[in-house]
Amino acid sequence: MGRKEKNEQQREGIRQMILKEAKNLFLKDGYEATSMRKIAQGAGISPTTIYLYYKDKSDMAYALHKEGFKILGKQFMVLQSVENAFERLKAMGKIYLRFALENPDFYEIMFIMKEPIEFLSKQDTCEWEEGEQAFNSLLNTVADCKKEGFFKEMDERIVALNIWALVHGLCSLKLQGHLDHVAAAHLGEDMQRDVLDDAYNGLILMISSLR
Amino acid sequence: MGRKEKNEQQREGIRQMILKEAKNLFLKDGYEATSMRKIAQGAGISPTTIYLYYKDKSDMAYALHKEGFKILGKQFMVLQSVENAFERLKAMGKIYLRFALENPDFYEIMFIMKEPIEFLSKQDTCEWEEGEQAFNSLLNTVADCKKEGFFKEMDERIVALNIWALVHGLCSLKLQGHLDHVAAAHLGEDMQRDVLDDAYNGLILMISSLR
DNA sequence: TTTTTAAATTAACAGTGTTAATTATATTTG
DNA sequence: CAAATATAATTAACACTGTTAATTTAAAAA
Repeated sequence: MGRKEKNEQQREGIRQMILKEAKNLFLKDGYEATSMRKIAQGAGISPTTIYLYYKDKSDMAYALHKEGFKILGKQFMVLQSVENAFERLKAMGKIYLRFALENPDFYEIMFIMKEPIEFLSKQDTCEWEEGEQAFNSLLNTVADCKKEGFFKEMDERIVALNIWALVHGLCSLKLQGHLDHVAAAHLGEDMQRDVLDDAYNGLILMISSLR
Repeated sequence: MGRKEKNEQQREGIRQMILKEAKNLFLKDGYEATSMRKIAQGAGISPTTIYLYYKDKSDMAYALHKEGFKILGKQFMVLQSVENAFERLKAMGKIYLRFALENPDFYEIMFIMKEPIEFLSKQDTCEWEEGEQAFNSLLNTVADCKKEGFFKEMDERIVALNIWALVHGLCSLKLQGHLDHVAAAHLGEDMQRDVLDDAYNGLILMISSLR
């Protein structure tokens, strides 16, 4: 009995080791450029051994996807200490934005890449738990803002969705390289540096007048 | 002399034929799933012949990227007949959204994929002409709205960027599959169908009160 | 008609994700 | 303890991928 438990732990240890190597490579070279063979070499095992621990490559992408949501969730923890709902909403967006800029590869796996979501669809559970939970945090905050007089006569779900879409839009345009090109053509050099912050502050300004 | 001109035309003809086949496959199976060999087979030529007409695979992605912007530009043409600036802005967003939903693969090549933008960066011209032009249309419309009393005391470039980010955010969340999961968890079945329209109408409602 | 030039092709390289068959390693049983 | 069994890991193999270099074919010029 004790034997088997130890075996389970050993298995988990190898699982973790593989994921650690996959993470290093994914975050360094990106998903497509990271091959199973490279991961295996880094982990000191045979390429096909990975398939004894993960179903396929997208399975590993999903594992990192989950890890990313854990990190983001931890960063959201500080929001609990923010009493004022609107301040909390503002801080939430800032954290989200900062997370995307500081962890672009995690962000890509979490919100841009199709693979992790497709992996979910291929599995029995067709629920995107991580995303739904994160969206719920936003939804609750928006609902709290409504109680304080914001977003009158608007569906809080629609408001939350729009805010998410806006911030995600900024992040993805930035990370995919589109934003820089447009910024270079339409904004002064001084403004280019902090386009994202400027845009976000503009958003806050707009929302602020929606009392 | 005449000979050479005819040759140039022949070359262009083959170029078009290759691109046509690439387009079919890209729009059917996606960029990654489309191989040079499949394109060549469809065009009835040898795989390596493609490299006599296009630098590499990302070059063809960029060619389709340009084609997509031509289509979108044509659909934007009707906006010229809309006198009222705010109505024009509303219509612009609707056209953009519809284009994304009706041409998801074009949209992906134009606004999500890194390859076309990266191809630009590798070339001498580091300008994203198509994107900048499209953004300019939006920028002018926002500026016109400002003259009519909207977006007071706000930088029109910031407003335009936020609107683009919001609509793009909705489109990309929808196309990558994230939106459907969240909608399934938080919205009733009746609302799921037209989440995008509902969200966009919500946006218009919010902006409308920004006079 | 021969020479030159350009276009298209085949062969080849160095990889990719993944499955099936095989070997090595523990674990359990006689 | 030795033999049989179960499991973990490996090698071999498949059917691909984008791309380059060398070679052949076709057309134009001399």
